[in-house]
Amino acid sequence: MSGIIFFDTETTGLDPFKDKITLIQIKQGNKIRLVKTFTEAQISEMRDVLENSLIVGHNLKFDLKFLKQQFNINPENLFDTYIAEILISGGQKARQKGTATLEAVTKQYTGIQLNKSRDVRSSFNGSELTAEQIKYAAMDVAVLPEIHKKQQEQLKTLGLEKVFEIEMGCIPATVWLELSGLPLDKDGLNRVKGETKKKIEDAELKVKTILKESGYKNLDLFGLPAVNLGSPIQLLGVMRGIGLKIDSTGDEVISGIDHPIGKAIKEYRKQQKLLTGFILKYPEHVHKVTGRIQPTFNQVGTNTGRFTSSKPNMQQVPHDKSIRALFKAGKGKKIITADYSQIELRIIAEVSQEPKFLEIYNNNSDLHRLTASLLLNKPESEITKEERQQAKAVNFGFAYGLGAQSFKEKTKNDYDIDISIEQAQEFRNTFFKNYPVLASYLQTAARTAAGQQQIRNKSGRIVRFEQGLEAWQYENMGRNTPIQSLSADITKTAMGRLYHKLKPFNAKLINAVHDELVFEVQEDRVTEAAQIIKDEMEAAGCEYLKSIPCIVEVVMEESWQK
DNA sequence: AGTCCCTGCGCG
DNA sequence: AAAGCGCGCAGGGACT
Repeated sequence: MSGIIFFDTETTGLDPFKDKITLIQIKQGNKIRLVKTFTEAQISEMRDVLENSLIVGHNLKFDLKFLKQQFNINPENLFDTYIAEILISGGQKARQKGTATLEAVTKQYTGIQLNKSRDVRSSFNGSELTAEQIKYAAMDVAVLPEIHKKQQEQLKTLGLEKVFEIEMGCIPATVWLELSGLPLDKDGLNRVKGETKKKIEDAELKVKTILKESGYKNLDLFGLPAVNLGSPIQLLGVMRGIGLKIDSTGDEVISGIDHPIGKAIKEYRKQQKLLTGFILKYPEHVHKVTGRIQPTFNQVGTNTGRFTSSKPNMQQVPHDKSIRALFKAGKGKKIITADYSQIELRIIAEVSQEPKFLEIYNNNSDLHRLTASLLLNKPESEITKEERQQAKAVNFGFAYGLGAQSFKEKTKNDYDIDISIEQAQEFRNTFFKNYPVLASYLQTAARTAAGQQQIRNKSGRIVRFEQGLEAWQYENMGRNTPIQSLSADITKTAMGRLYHKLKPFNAKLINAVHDELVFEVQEDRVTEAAQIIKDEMEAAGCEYLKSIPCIVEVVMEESWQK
């Protein structure tokens, strides 16, 4: 049996661990069923129906989380009208709030205005439903067939079937990801908190001491300069007060000044960021029911197709060893960190067919080292670690449109290396002279994208650019977007495959960071799981990287690694 | 107190 | 004349 079901739920709230489904709306053929009591027999019947039909619904991640948590029902054949709408819009509606809601989509495709006002919807709380509530609950599924039909046509017309399939396959994995959550080592966190607070105090004292020794006069009760270092305006004031000719406290400026206060300010900012941005945030996000961090992952959060993560954002966790170690496996478990090796540069190689890039990856050698050797005109064997690091920034930066002036600043900022603007220009010229096929690919990609104000990547995804930007901005998006978006599609493909393959392992998918997936797995089966993860991720990459290998690096440890 | 914008910075 | 791309979040500051 494989019918089609138009589907929605009403719940007592947004939290699948705390709140409950109170009503399930199912439209099958001409009939709409509203289910509000859940006996064993009803659950079993619903499982049979929902797991063996095409489920059409709006933002199914939400409903599927509740279905899994409350009834262990796991539909897998899906048509999500929310994600469909984002794809049809070329990713535009991903970042325009309110444009892809059920209300907006219904209005757009059927002309019907749904009543989403609070008084009607506030209390689907298990008590007797009013006639009005029944009407609106039924309306939410009644509008779906028309939306579904029209979106299906749109997806076909626009050639989005393949990427839509990737997205639908990824939904169960996103549900898995959000329900999994991450373990947090509380003791470790308290230790790091203390250490970081000490470092902030030290850095603050150092900055203020330097200010005082440089003759700053406005002192507080403790005889130290009265200034909030976190305030750019105040900091600018005191720095000018000791004779520094600056007009901003931005990072480039701070890096550029020849004065000991620069380093101290940077250290202060770094530690302050660690404390307030991360260390103090994580305990606030530990869920009362699960005892784990339960972030939100938005599968279509960016216009390029990448995920976004929030509350907290688990895609911006510092590399700092002391922080990553806080995400530590429970007893008897291990963390598997799996990431694509240089996936974006491999995609650049694939789409540009630059012979030197292809050769490097087919011989399993080192592109950053090659670039360093070409730019510095010396053998690869003589390239130092620092030179290789610098070349890494070169490969990414120049491919995506980085200019000489910015390259100079970036080099100073990231690696503390001073080069002249002429030298920067020379590097840029040498780079493109050595990779001529890449250069011409990039030029075409940039021009075409700027002309069309959008790109289509190798999996068929359309990324439309926002209006009103300068030509050079569209050109740079044209260089970057085909690469970034295909990388996202590869990771999503892998997630969909792994959702199925890891079912027997009772594993948790605990994080997804663009080109990296993190799992928590029973210790006794970790090696076996790691092999499957590597194989499936690489297989997903191979669907698009036809000319070169796709490599995934897998690490098994006590905590999240990178 | 809430909203908005800006700078600044963490990640890919 | 020159300009890498994509995010979320904290804190300051201006405004209502």
